[in-house]
Order: sequence, then C-alpha cells, then structure tokens
Amino acid sequence: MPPPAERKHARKPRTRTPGQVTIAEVAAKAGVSAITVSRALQTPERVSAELRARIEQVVRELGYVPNRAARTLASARSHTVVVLVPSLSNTVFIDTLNGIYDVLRPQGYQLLIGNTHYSPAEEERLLTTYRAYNPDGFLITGGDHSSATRRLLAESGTPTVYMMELDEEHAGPHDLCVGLSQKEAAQTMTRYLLERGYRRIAFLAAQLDPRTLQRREGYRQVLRAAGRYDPAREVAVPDPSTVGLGAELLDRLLRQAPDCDAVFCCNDDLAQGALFQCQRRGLRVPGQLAIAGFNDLAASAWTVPSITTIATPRYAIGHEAARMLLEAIAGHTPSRTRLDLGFTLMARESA
Amino acid sequence: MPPPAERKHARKPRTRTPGQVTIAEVAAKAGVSAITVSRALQTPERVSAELRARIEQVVRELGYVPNRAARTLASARSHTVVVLVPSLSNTVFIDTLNGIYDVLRPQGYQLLIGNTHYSPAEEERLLTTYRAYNPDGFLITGGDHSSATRRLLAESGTPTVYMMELDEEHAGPHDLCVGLSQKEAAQTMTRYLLERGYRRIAFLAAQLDPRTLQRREGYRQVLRAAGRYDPAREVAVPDPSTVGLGAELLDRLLRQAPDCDAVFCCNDDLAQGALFQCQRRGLRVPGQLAIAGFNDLAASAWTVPSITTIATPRYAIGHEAARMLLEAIAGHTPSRTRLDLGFTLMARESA
DNA sequence: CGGCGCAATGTTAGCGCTAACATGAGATCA
DNA sequence: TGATCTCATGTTAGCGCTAACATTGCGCCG
Repeated sequence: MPPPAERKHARKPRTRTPGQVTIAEVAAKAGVSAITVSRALQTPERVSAELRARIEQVVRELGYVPNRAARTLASARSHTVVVLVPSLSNTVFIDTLNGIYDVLRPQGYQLLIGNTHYSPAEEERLLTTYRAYNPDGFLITGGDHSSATRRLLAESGTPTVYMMELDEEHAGPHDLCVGLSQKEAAQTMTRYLLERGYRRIAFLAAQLDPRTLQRREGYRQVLRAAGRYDPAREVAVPDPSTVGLGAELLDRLLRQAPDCDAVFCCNDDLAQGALFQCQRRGLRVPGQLAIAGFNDLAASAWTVPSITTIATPRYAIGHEAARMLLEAIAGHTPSRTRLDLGFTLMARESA
Repeated sequence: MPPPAERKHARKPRTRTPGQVTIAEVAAKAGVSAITVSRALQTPERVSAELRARIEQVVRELGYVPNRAARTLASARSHTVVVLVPSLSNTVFIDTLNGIYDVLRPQGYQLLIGNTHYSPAEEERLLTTYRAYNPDGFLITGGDHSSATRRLLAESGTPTVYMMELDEEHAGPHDLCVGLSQKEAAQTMTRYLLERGYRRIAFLAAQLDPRTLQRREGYRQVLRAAGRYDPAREVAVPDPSTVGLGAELLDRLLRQAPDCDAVFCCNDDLAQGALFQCQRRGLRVPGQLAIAGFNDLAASAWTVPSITTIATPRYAIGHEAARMLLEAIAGHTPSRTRLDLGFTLMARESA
C-alpha cells in the first residue's frame, strides 16, 4: 500500500454526472477553446461564421447541452424567474401563467412557480427558499405582503413586477404593476345591475383576499351613492371559493335577505354555484333573481342561462408583466410603471 | 498607466451577486471551516451540537441562503424534478401537480413543470431543454412519446415515473407507473349505463389523446359484448375539450343519431357542455337523455341535474408517483413497479 | 499501553462554465 | 508608415459549494 504522501493525488476523478458531455469535449473535438464554444452558443455574432458552423456541427454530433448550474454560477445570471400566485385551483392564474410562459420560455427563462395559498406567511417562506436560485426577476400577484416580503424584495435589488391589481395604495411609485382596477370593474357591474332595474342587489364573497375586498368596496360605493346599500345583503366567508360554496352561500343569502332581486358574486365559481342552486330551488334566473359573476371562466358562457360577468385580461396580464420584467432585467428604465389592461362587461342572460 | 504585465493581476474582484452572503463568510464569523457549515446545514447529525448551534445562529444573523447553482455543480445533485403534463387548462393535472408538490417540496425538491400541449414533439423539445438542469428525476404523463423521448429517458439513467395510465403495452416491465386503467373505468361506466336500462348509448370524445382512446376502447368493448355497439353513435374530434365543445358535440350527436338515450362523455368538460345544451334545447336529463362524464371535476356535483361520472384519484396519483420517484432516486429497488390507484363511479342524477 | 476504531473537523481540489483581460492579425487613419 | 483601432480568438482565474481524503483526539480492548 502506498504511503499517504503518494496517495494524496491518487483520487478518483470526479465525473459527477457520468456520460455528460462538457464544453471542453466539444472544444477539443472542434479544435477551438472552450470560450469560443461558449460564445458560439451564447453570442453567435461574435464568432466567425466558419467556426460557428463547425462548433454547431460538433454540438449536434455529441448532443451537448450546456450545464445550467455551471452557467449560472459563472455568469451570475440564472435565467430563472420566480412567479408567485395565490392559487391554482381554478383557471384564473393558469391563464396568467400561460401568458408569462409564452413570453419567457422563448427567451430561455425557466419559471419557478410558487403557490402561496393566499397566505402572506407562505409567500415569505417561498421567497426565502427561492432566493437560493438567484432569480433574475420576480412576478408577484399583488395583494397583501408581509413586511419581511417587501423588505426581501427591495433589498434583493431584483426586478419585480406586481400583477393583477392597480388599486393598491401601498405600491410604491417605482413598483411595476400590470393589471386592472378591481374596484372599477365591480363598480361597472354594480352600475349595470342598477341600470337594468335591479334595486335590492346582494353580494357574495369568499376567500376575502385583497382583490375580493376591492370588488366589494366598488360594489358598496356604487350602492351607497345610489342610496341602496344594505349590509344585510352581503354574505362573506373566508373559505376558498368553489362552485359548491356558491350554492351554499346562495342559501344563506336567501335566508338572510329573502327580498333581494339580484346577486353579484365576487367570482364565477360562486356565480355558477349560485345559479345551480337557483335551478335546484326552482327560482327563475334572471326572472326572480339575477346573477352576476366576475372573471368570465370558460363555463360561464355556456350555463343556462349564461352568466353575466366581468372578463379580465388574465393572459394579457401575464404576457405584459413578463415583457415589462424582461425590460427591467435588461436594465432599461421602464417607459411606464403601471399598465392598466382594463376589463370587459359580458352582458349575458343571467342579469 | 501601468504596463500590461502589472495589470494582469489587477482585476476587479468578481462578486457576481453583490450582497450575497457566502458560506465562507458564515464560516469565518462562526470560526469554523466552510465544510463544517455545509455539513451543519446538510447533515446536521455529523456536527457536534455545540458547533451546530453556533453556526445556525450565524446563519440566521447573516440571512445566509446556500446558492443552489453552486450546490448542484459541486454535488451533481440538482434536487430538481421535471414534471411533464399535457395540459393545464382544467384542474385535472393541477390536482396531480399538487400531489407531487406536497411530497417533493418538503424534501427540498424544485419542480420544473413543462406543458406538452399533448404534443410528443413538444415533449421531446422540453426534455432536451430540461436536460440542462441535470434533474434528479422525471415524472411523465403516460401516453404516446416519440422514440427520441424514450431514448433520451433511457440513456439519461435518471429515474422516471409514468403517471395516469396502466394500459400501455409499450411501457417496459422496468418502467415505474402509477395510475388507473382508463379502459376499465370506461367499461365500468358503460356497464352501469346498460344496467340502468339505457340501450342506445353514445360516446363523445375530444382531444383524442391516448387516455381518451383507451376510454373509448373500453366503451366499445362493453357495447360490442352486449351487442349494442353502433359507430354512428360516436362523435370524436381532435380539438381540446372544453365546455363549449361539449355543447357543440351534443348538437352534432343529435343530428347524427337522434335516437340515442344516453351519452357517455370522455370527460366532464364535455359532459357539462352537453348538459347545458340539453337544458337549452329543452331536453330532460336524464328523462330523455342520460349524461355521464369522466374525471369528476368540482362543478359536476353541483349542476342540475348533478353529473354521473368517474372520480379519478388525481391527487393520489401525483402523491404516489412522487413517493415512488423519491425511492428510485434514493437508489432503492422499487417494491412494485405498477401501482393501480383505481377509480370510483359517482352515481348521480344525470344518469 | 500500543494499536485500533470512531467521531468531529479540516484541507484540497474541482464541478462546468464564463468574465475579464490578453493577444495577434488585419483594417484604418493622419 | 507607424500609431491606433477593431475583430476574432485565447488564457487565466474563479463563481460558491461539496466529495474525497486527511488529521486529530478520544475511548476501548486485549
């Protein structure tokens, strides 16, 4: 057995991922240096056409795929964006994710998707975890954030775009926001119901996240201004909103305020549930009770009657938020810090 | 200006992510070596209680978060799992993702979620991209894969679990699968409809992915065995299945086979659309036409009438697939290679 | 009581890549 | 006609971490 002094350099070579092709192998086979291969792949315009072709050929032959961890470590650019959404239980945030994905994927970005379950504490935990990935940017669903979250985001110096809301007073003037005014949308719907002649308009709310509260605020403002606000016509519970909950809340509402002639649901899940429950109870919609929703989920156009609702530009919000984030990552001073993508009232049969 | 020879070592220090706390700083402040900090965080049982406490204290003080890229590079363990799903447009795969997430997150794994849009070519593209991350495992939605996909997965030597299906003949005996027999589930539903006295049972299909085709196969087998199969009662289109499409397909079916007394939809989106369309046309359900679905989406229990359907254990599939994957990553020989989680017939009002 | 095993901690090297600077060969200009 | 610039490519070092081996100190045993 050799003495320690000799064994010192007799280590096994550490090929951690055996079979993985490295940039050095490509470089050797193409007869160039590693950095040239790197440049041929990252900044092709800085390599002569001839060499580039040769390198690309070798890359294809060997099936070389650059190691992201190594690239991230060496360049301090992770090409990773963290997306935090409060829920994935209906398609609302899925639509937004698709918009984000369609912008960032072609640019080589990877998404780390975190579900906060509407909890500021969970959001903070996720953010701490995701710091380890040195993300190039954050896409956060606006709402209430813990002070630690705000501090983490500010201190990180990482570009951040807030999605969905524009009403927030606590968003600083330098924060980038893309979304719509939830309050205005709710005001528009409430006014529409008044215009259609409904006078005793109720409100069903679940989840009670900031967006729901802003919608309720819009509803209240318009009814108060019209002298028709009555707190007895509000039903609000903190549970996640589902179709089943909509059915249940409708029952509660009818017990609590049997005289109402319309009900504005803070989102379409509830509206669908309320509609089904009316069918079950034999209540004519909109004859005896009108129903309005929010978000324009796919099924709402097909129920009988179809549901009057507010269509929100969810895909566009994701799309534009991602574009804004890319600009910020590139270091451009943003042309605008708030982007209002509006909403559309979908007047259908239920109201 | 200094001559080149002197400037050679006058480089700016490369702090790529300024402000980032490194393991070296923690080590210095705690008066230990870097590897001890690493061990205190990764394998706490290998560090004395006293040192561990001191290190954890310093970690908290400095807000140290280990750099994942560096860890991945040094250890060849990325703690990353790639999940490929064919769609995110309804909650079917979201439920599965949640099951996966709940198992892997507590273990420190990060998910890279790819949406193949039911396209084998896109799946292959995603897989190539994701190779760059050196994932520790793959969770793939069973179905048809390109030969290149199968080769990539086999050659990578990375543990892989297939989800959703058990019917595949082309799954090798060593492949790990978690799911249910789509065919059996469809057979069960078709038999149920026969038992309830329906005799002219139609089938609506969209998307035409492998799971849909297996369901149709189950439907056909049972009807053929009962001598009641009639191809005219099948409507199949390749479009993604949505509630709206369900309405449209019902119209087509009634034109094509007006005599049918029940319709089995290959999933609940279609079933809901079909139900709404019946309501619109004034067809009594189940009186004039019975409707059955597949997947038991949340709303199906609340429509009027509620929809008879097959409940699939989607969350459990994700959960068990992730657990199986963890075992495989740990190098254990799997106790079983196929796990059948079954299904439940939800007998409701629509049939 | 010397050798051994074991537990706790340290030293060294290197994972695969790219930033920063260096070099050399033309092109450009006064 | 040399000084300067530009472009294409190369050399060197190091990103932050952990595997592998080394070292130290202690208890234990025959």
